[in-house]
Amino acid sequence: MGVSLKDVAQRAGVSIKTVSNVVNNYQHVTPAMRTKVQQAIDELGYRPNLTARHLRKGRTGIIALAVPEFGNPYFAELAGAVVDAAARHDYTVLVDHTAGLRENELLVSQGFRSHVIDGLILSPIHLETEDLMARTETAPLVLLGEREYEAPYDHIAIDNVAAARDAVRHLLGRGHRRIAFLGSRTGRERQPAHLRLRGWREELAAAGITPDENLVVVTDGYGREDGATGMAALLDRGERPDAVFAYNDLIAIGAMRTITARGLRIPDDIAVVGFDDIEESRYGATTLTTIAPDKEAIARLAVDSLVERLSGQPVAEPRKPRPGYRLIIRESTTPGSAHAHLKDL
Amino acid sequence: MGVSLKDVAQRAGVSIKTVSNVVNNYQHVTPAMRTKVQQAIDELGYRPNLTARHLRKGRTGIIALAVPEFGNPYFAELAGAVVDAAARHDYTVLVDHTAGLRENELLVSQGFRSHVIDGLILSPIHLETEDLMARTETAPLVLLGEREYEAPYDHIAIDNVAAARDAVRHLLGRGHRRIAFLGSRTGRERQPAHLRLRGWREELAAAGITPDENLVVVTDGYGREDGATGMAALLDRGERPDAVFAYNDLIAIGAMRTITARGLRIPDDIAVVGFDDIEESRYGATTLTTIAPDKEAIARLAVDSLVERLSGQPVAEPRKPRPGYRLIIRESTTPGSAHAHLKDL
DNA sequence: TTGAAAGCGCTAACAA
DNA sequence: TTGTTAGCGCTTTCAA
Repeated sequence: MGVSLKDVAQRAGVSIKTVSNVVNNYQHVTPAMRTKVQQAIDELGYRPNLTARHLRKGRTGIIALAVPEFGNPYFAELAGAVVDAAARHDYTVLVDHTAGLRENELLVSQGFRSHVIDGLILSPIHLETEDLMARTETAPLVLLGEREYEAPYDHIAIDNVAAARDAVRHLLGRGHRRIAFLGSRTGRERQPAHLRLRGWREELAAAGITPDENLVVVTDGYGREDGATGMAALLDRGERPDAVFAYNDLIAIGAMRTITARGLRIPDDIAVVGFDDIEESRYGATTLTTIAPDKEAIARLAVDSLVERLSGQPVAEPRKPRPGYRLIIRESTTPGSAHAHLKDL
Repeated sequence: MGVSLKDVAQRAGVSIKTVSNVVNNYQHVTPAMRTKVQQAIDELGYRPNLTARHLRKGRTGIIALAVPEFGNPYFAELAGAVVDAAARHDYTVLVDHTAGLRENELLVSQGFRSHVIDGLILSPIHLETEDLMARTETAPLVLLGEREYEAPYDHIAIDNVAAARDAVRHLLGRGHRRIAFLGSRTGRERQPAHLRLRGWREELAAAGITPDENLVVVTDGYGREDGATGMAALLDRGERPDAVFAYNDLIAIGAMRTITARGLRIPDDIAVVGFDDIEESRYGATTLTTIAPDKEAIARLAVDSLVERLSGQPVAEPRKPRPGYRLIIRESTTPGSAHAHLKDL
């Protein structure tokens, strides 16, 4: 094995404690002693064994982040933000993906590598409130995302209903009336899209339009392929919408592909709005209007929540902060604007 | 703190060793004893403390993966593959990003959270051979990516020169002659694109074309924005290529945006080939012809290399396996094909 | 087949 | 200011 405190102590001719003091930057160490010890450390190439420190302290300084999949840029970008936010608190992040499987979500929430994780940030898709209530693992858990839970955990999510209403209102303001919702699910899996769908319904109703359930498209998943297939299905069954509000950007991007492939124009024939503001949505042939959740805020709030509970604060009530979001208007809902903002390229 | 082996032993009225035996599925334990102990474990909700186990065993079962950034889908997709490959060996992956900064790459290579990482997979951009030679950290390191190193470490990378030549040959075969290279760098930073640029030069030369250095475009980075700006700069200085070979897909996507914005058609006016085969390249208005490295193979080879060295095998020679790749031909180099394969949508 | 005891490297209480 | 020592929870000889 490597060099231990004992080796350094021997080399420097002092006690272990003194070396430990130096390593941990303790106050009361004479400069002379400090340099002497430091020299021994350098000569031996000593590196503290964090595992031992963890065992001793009962904490590891590692938090886990579990998202459905990295393949979705939204989660990739979010993961980057979480890593940065955690680094500011001297925490390291262990990232895992659940592949959107309930089984994996359960596994992770029940204790990911027991005792090596101080806390967990989880973005669930299929996990249910009862799963959460049955949780025995004691490490703090912070939830992310658009599912609703009646469980005593911190939960960070933008106001999905309000954001969806903003998106739909934007389309209504552009004169669209037959607005489809793309990316719903059925049965147990309908939860994730639930709030956005509610926003769609509410805003339509508020505008005096009866939501047409024929315009709600169920997809198999949340990727580009699902968007393309879903859009094709919608058009094939003769329901020609004049606008589409997609559950997320990937679905919107897939839908745009189908719309264009069918010889229809965006936004003239069909306008499209997405959700997430992944970087990709700014670079298609037609840039995508979308809801942009404040990812940095989400990451920061999640990490701060966790760190606070980790620091042994008196157990506060579960908090549900609402990070901000913005509606970003781009070409997919702006007739005649195609490439306009790129004129100077 | 939690429940320890001792607590379980006490409860079951046996020794610590016996409980340990049960927990670790040792051979020689009487069924009766096993059930008795198991019951105590269940009653107490015992979970082994992995930190303690790690300290004792000197290994943690955690490997680190450091990539430039998750924002690039190539690395996000690769990270997913690495996590899966590692899971098959019962390793957990700690993911970090270096933001493409040499400083961070150095930090990471020198020992990421000393002793909590059994090994490291690093995809460097700016790290130099001498940095690697100066490395003191003893945890095994496996390198990823298109930089070349004269250092005794395993290095997993596809044959970048051959792949680049395939890409350029494809363009030549389509009749293109003025083929630009987009995404070069200058000075210390020119290494990453080096091999692909060499492939570009070699293949042109082999076709009897003198590589025109005016068609080599330097970019500030490797993102979509850089591709868009670089392409604009190329067109602005009056160099109108009939094809572009981009360092990666993101640059290619940015370039396509600029080409279209300038009113030029892809591939009729300018054909485009990328590198990486990120999923996004299959969904633009014009799908992107690209080199598709076998990400699963890369991830598997990297993890296998690491695991082998971790298992204390006699120290083999540094290995440089060559995972496979494929040239995937899509619309951006196929005149008249736009949306062809989506007809049935 | 099971038990007793040492020790992985570190921190923290207590002593000097 | 520095040294001594116990012990975090586990695995692992060595005995029984």
